[in-house]
Amino acid sequence: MSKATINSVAKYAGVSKKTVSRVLNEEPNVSSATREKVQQAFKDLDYRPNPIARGLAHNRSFIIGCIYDNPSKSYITRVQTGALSACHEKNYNLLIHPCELRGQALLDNIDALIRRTRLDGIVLTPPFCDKTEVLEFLKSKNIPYARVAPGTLDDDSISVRSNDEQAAFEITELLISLGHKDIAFIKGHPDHSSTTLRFSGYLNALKKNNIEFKPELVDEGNFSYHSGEDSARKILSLSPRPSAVFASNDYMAAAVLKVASQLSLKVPEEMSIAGFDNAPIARHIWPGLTTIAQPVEQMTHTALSKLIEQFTEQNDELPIHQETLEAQLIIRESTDKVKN
Amino acid sequence: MSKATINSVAKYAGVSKKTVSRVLNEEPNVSSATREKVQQAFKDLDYRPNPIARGLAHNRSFIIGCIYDNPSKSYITRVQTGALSACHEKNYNLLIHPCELRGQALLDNIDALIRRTRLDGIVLTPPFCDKTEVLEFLKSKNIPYARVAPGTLDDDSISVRSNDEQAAFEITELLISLGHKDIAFIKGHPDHSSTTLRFSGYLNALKKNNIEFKPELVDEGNFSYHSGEDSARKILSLSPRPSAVFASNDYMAAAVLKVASQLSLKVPEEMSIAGFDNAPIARHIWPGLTTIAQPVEQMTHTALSKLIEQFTEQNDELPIHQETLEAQLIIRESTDKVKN
DNA sequence: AAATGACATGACACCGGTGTCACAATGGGG
DNA sequence: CCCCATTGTGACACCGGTGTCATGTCATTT
Repeated sequence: MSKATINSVAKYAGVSKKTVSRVLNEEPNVSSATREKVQQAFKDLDYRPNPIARGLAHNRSFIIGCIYDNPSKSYITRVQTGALSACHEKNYNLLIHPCELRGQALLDNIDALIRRTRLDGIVLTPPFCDKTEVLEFLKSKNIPYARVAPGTLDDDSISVRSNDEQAAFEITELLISLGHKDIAFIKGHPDHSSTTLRFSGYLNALKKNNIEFKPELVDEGNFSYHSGEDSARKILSLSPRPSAVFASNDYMAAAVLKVASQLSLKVPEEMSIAGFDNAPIARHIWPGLTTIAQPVEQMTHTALSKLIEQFTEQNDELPIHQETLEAQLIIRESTDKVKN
Repeated sequence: MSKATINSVAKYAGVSKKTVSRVLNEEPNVSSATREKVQQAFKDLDYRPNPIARGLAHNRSFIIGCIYDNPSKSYITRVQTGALSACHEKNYNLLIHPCELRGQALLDNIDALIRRTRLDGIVLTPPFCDKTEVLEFLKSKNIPYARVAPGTLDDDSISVRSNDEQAAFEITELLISLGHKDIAFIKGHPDHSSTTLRFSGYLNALKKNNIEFKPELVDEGNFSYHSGEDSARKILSLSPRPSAVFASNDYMAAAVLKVASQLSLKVPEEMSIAGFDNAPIARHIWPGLTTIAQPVEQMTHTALSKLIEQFTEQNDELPIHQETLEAQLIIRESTDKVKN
């Protein structure tokens, strides 16, 4: 058992607690002889400082909370991976907080979280990073936060995103370049800012290529596989049937593929399908989905690193808090030239 | 800002710190008049005790660690969900710790985790819950732990599992009852105890039904989609081709389905496929996979609740620490009667 | 030689709770 | 009416660190 405390180390090294503390924190004004004596004591006694005591003295918990409500397990896992790596670099710990609430109940829930754990900071992912009431609540509570993948960079908070609108534009142009003119679109959950952005990327691509926008080709989903099925059934039974479907995420795109299979429509020969997110399912189904890969881990890592730096270093100059990372178009088998 | 401390509450209520502490912890020997006065002060000052200070006094962190290394995001998410719900009930927090290490590096990593966070306890999921070196290490460090889905109930630790062997037996018997005789089997990762258990359930079902076991129908995977693809290619090119494939998890089963599609083999008409775990992908592909649903959330919840109870209440009597929950056979479209 | 300042160190209070113990007030039994 | 047990309460030390400040020891300046 590691029972060593700062007191036992001090006694062992023949110095005071405070001097041990100085060595621990690499403070100046310790003679090298003393420093070595203490460091030897650290080794001999296998000492590690108690983070809880440290936290009490500093009124800090060394804990970052990560709040999310996202139907995609793979997205969440990627967020967690990025967040954990940033936390470990800075000797912080991560507390995950999935949360399905909205409105006042959401604020109460976050309040309870803050008070229960005394978080030092919070990472917000979609859709919470776009809820002004949440941002304002955190400001009022004086809790620093960082936003991952927000829809807009409208405040001065730490925000890291990738360009959903541009990516949706590119994937739509890909379909257009393959000869598709009737391209259906399935929207995501209205709560998420990416829903609007991806739709607007789709619209921009149509406009730029002088393709008429047909409202009947657009259906509203909510990012879930199930909603994708419903939308797919409507869209694939249209007459004339569109030659391509661009779904706002891969789950819904996978659902389109399923419905197409059930209707004995061959993909990509008779129907091209594109998704978004590069979720595992995009390559776990056949044919694999053409989609957009976002650097989710990196976005989260960057956001969190900046957040922790913000309250660790007492930087006076304001660094740039906003960053946009590149998304990448991934072409698989689900898209092909339109058949004449 | 909530600045209220126990001192400010004490002053406000006109009592000592200690009395406030008594009310907080619902200790006896406080007059009801005093109790009400203090409780009013709680409300008026919007006071919440500081868990860090509490932790220091008790030498507790109120944090549970959850260690896992599992390729399945959905499994992890389910474990997290179950763990979080148990933690919240008991006013604990959950720290997640994905970890891909093995051997000494694994132990060092866990050691670092323990010292960095002063965890009160640990939940171990496969494959770590079956590594004796991990269990012994935790015992030597005096860290209480609970095991979720261990292969064997061989020690007196808190363990909650479901019966993999029985479930694999049942799903194999289902295939047999559909007329299949040549049933291929894809094993999981050798590190995981479920790999052995599921295989042995398969063998038992063959034996009980007097079906000859053919080693060439068995291939070794590692639970990943990719390994499933490799195994599927081997198995589906056998001659004669088996009429059914039972893969040790749904990702590998999905890969079998993909390879079958590529070979233009119709599922389930020409080939039945069964999986295990009821991962989301099992119903996100077409045809949906016949599989086994385990109560992962409930298993984790139960294990964690017991763990926290163990060091919260000073129970003298030893409760039963081992529990086996029911798994459930889910029949979807990927299995059907064998064609003659 | 005395004054000055840089450096090294420790005593002590403090962070916000909890445990131990002393002590006063109350009440019931002899 | 006294004794003693029970109940209610607070003073104080403690958990394991950190911040503040005083002090001691030199070498350097005047």
